[in-house]
Amino acid sequence: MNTTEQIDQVRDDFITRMGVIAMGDGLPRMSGQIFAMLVFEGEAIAFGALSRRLSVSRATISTSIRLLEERGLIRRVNKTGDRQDYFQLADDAYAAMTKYALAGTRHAKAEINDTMSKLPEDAEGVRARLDSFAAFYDTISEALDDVATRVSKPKI
Amino acid sequence: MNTTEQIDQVRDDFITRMGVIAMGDGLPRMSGQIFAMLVFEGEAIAFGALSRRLSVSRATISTSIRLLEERGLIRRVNKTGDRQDYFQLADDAYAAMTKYALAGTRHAKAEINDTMSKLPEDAEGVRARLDSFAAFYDTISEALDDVATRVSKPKI
DNA sequence: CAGACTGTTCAGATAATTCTGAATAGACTT
DNA sequence: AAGTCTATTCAGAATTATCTGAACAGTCTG
Repeated sequence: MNTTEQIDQVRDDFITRMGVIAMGDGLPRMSGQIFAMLVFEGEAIAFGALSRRLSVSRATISTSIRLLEERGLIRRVNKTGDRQDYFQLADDAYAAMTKYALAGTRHAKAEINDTMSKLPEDAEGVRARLDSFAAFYDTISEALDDVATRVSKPKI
Repeated sequence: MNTTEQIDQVRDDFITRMGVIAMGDGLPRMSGQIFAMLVFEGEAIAFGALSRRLSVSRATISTSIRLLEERGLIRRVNKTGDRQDYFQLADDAYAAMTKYALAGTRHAKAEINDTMSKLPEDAEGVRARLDSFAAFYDTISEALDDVATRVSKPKI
């Protein structure tokens, strides 16, 4: 087995695994696999190549790409002399990922706070418990905010 | 509208919202709703009451409960003179929640490291990119580890 | 012991997500 | 302009996740 074949195999395995990880993180498998492929390859990959290498229809690539773009994880680049769209990791992909998670925890906290604001004055027990719950999300939010500033840009 | 009715309405709304939040966190809606109900009520709630108040079959309660128990988020308590099982938040529910997330990020990092170990020596570019990816999960893991130690026990 | 009640399991039903193929519209080439 | 290649959208198919009802085993009560 030569080096190229070996790398191909490692890459396919990596893509498979990251698809599973992505599902755990609330991202569709295919988006995770595209992301993994972009991390692995480093350079921009063509729309058609994604469809071919991941054995999935162009329609699926289109919608998966859209999600990744909306979250700021990848960016679409033009290659002169080629009609196809190319994609590569966003410079701040990991920071963007962190910020998305942060938005989630902040939203959760907001929902709890909103619930608290509707409670009658005398519901002290409930209020205290919701307060603890909100404090938990707040602690996580702080931590993620810290991560977002610390995360260095991925070296492409 | 009296105070009890008002609280009932706020609670139902809270449960609905937390079901949605839970789905975003990779937890089934029903588990999230049970968790929310336990946070809101504070005291132990009977198996049958959960089924009734959440308008869901006993089978669903059973499997949802199992998941929450496995994650260490709730505990089953006995009430003398009542055959039913009762459930309440685990003392360290929020810490347990954090640790579960931590296990996820550590697993992701391990997968990346495992992939790297399979790379041929000369695949420097790929190695560097995977290293950045792993470093990202490592940063998050550190932050979550920190949160886990800081999270105070919920006041029940 | 018989009857009532409890929680669990599991096959099948239901609901939600994800993927595909076809239709469409835009852009480039000749 | 006609033909080719492109990405997007969307209705329906396929897959996956979730819920239910029935069967079961255990436990208590009278």
